[in-house]
Amino acid sequence: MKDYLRSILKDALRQFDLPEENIPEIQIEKPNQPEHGDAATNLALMLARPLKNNPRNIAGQIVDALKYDTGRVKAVEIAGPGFINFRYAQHYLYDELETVLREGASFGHSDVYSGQKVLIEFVSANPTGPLTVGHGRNAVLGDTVARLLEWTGAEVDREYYFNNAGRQMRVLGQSVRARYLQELGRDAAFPEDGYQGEYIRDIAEALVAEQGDALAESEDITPFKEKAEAHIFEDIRQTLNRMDITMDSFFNEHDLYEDGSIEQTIEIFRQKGLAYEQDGAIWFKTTRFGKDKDTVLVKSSGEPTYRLPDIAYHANKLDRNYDLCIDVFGADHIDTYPDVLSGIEALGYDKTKVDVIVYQFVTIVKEGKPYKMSTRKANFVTLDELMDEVGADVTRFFFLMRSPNTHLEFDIAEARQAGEKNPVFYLQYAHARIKSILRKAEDEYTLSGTPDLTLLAHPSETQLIKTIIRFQEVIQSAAESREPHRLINYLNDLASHFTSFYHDCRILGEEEALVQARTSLAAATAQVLANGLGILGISAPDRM
RNA sequence: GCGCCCGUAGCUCAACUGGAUAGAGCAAUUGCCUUCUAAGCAAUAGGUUACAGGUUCGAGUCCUGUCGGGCGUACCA
Repeated sequence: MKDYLRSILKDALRQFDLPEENIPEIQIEKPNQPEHGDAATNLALMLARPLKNNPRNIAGQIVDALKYDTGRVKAVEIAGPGFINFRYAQHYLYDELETVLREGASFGHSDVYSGQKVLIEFVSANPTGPLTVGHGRNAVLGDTVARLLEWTGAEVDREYYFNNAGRQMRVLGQSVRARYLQELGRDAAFPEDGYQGEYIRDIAEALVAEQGDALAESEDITPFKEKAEAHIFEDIRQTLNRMDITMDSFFNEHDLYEDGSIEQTIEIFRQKGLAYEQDGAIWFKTTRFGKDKDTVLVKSSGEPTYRLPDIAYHANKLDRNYDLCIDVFGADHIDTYPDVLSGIEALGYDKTKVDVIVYQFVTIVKEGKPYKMSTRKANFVTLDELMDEVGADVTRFFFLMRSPNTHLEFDIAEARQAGEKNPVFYLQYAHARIKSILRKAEDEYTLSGTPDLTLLAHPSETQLIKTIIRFQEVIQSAAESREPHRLINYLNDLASHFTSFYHDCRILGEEEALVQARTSLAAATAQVLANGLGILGISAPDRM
């Protein structure tokens, strides 16, 4: 519909003989006030300046020249300072509703991203411990954006990037070794900054069970590291699985050293005069890209900092021919992002192909108090624990209900309550309720043939239809802005319009043609709820 | 100090990327179950959008400054 309005408006603009650069992008939006119609454009207001005319006059000229299909648009009005408001024809609503019923489970798909290959990298937690609540927000956001992009036509791959070398992993191996020796009843000093979590003991126990004391005499921590990594990755996979997240690939940072791309990156920087040596370290001239200070790429110890592999990794992604690479990371990593962009730009890649979703931190609120977390000290809340408490559906929902850009307060008490305070149940309940009605309708009626949708004329019915048919454009805007919470807001709106319809209009017990029309409307609502919840990765139960 | 994010109802957050009268949930008050699921509906109350300027037809949204909060600001990842 928006496209249609844009096209007829564009035709109406021809009369002004405007040079190309003065024609603004035509914005169509849904007015806040229902009495302002179903769609509106501020076109005349935007043209006031270039045309040096009063916006209301311009609006008048546009409307006079406007040729529209009365099957779709019932009325066009000028209002306020010069808005042009459109009202949809009832017939158009019925046509669209029919489309919903016809397309069913695939209703809402579009092709705005079709032909695009997208790589979304998320979670990317190093295998040093179980996933925490913070990783949870990352995981759910990444996966949901992936689903949104798939619904808008993109071909999406999900990738998990990790580093199993370096100090963190060394400490992990030492921690496991210490627990292993303790398990065997030997004296072993636990590393000062070691990982104290219970899971370390589990790994140690598993090693004792498999190997006995065969590893006790060796100083080599490699077997401990390897065992820990395998064990932890298995846990992570299972945790993700509980939330219905499956990765397409795991990318090991180490491969970038193996295939020489780390060396190659430095070499190119050197050739371009963007890297230099000082105090035994290699520096990247980030000052060239507007930073205050240059950045170290390789420490004097010979070990690269994480920025170098990050840059090489992004180059690697782009080499794999993705049209768009999205990274999901927490606010604490925000500083590396500009460096990575500068890096790949320096390597000659198109940096607009890299996009980032930054999310703010999660605070767990337990018994009205915020809960402080640290992985090292093991006083974190793991994602699994959280899901044990509130379930996977609620977990996903809470992570998605707010804009990534704001701090998220996850109130366990609130999330635990089934119903009342808990917003996810509102949506599931609406779905279950419709399914219940439809089951009853099946028992009591034998409905066949095509429903006469024109019987749906009650204001609540009209409102509900208008909401249903917005679904596709909501998905698009959520996908484009990478903001899943828009879809949640919409689904709340939808459920709320359904319940007012449910209270205003009886579905069963009316005459048969009306029953048929109303069950169709209810079925369409349930379908959109199910499709929407599916994108969010949340179940849509038939009964509650 | 510098960089990024944020400041909206008592609390947690929206506001379609600059549009018309700033909206939901929770908490508070009130009414609605012999009738399709009351995990619901209807209504009342709650606001100088932190503050001060600026940009323009129009600002919660953009710019400048001030105050307040979060995260960075290592040759840690």
